[in-house]
Amino acid sequence: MSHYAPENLSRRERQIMDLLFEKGELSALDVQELMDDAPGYSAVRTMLRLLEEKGQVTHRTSGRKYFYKPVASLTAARKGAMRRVLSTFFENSTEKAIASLLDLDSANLTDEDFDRLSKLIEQAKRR
Amino acid sequence: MSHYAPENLSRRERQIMDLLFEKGELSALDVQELMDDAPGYSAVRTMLRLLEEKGQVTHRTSGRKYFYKPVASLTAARKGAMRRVLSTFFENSTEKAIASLLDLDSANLTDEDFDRLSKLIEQAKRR
DNA sequence: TCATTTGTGCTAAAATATTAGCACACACGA
DNA sequence: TCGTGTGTGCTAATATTTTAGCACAAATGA
Repeated sequence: MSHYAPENLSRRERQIMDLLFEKGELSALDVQELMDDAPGYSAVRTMLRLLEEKGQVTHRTSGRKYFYKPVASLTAARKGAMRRVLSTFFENSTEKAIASLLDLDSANLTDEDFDRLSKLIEQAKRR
Repeated sequence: MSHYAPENLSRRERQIMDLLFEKGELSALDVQELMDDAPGYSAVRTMLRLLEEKGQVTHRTSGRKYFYKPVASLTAARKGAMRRVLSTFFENSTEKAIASLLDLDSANLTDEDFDRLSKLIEQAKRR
């Protein structure tokens, strides 16, 4: 399972990969439109092509158009991202990470949300 | 509060910033030694200097030696990192993020750990 | 049919990032 | 004192990334 390794990507490449992970699948035009400081269309296309050469991305065609998506599965990418954040910023402490996560937007969570979270933890405990 | 914005950093710069966040404070030599695919000592120093110019990093001197650390506070960096991961990989769902986190290494968590996590959630709920 | 629009492929220019090297300063010990 | 080791400052070469531009192909519709 090829696992997404952002360390080895250039700035633009990461920007694009992140968009692809976030959105799932995009055309070159989509990518360009979604970028804050987008370069020209042609530049975007080139980078998608390069990413494909590097095996980070595949495309399917729909008509004459290309739609690109990451090769790594969402699940794998999620784990990888979490692992990275955990070790870089949280001394590998799951607890600290969850604390920060709750701190982030506990304002937006409903009581039901909290209950589901409690359940998640219960479930994990039973193993 | 200047908040760490990895999007605008180059590959090497990020590598270094991540190390600094992970370790807290490092000399140029430390950084070099900690990098997997380290460039020359001189290259590392230059990049630390550039990062300082960009305001990402400060140094203190101890004798003639420089020790560098991120300007952004750990707390701020943690929140930023989590926010980024949350939106890029988890559709801003705290629940999915926590699920992935538990999935990651629930194997390594003790019963007490789980209890503390439950408490965290309870606390967050009471607000 | 055939001009126009919309897509890709490829190449090379331009901009940035990365690296090494040399010069100088300070501290230390012989 | 003075030579050596260890640090930084700066500059310029090199490598990589980023970008735009042109050529060509397929679809579309007047």
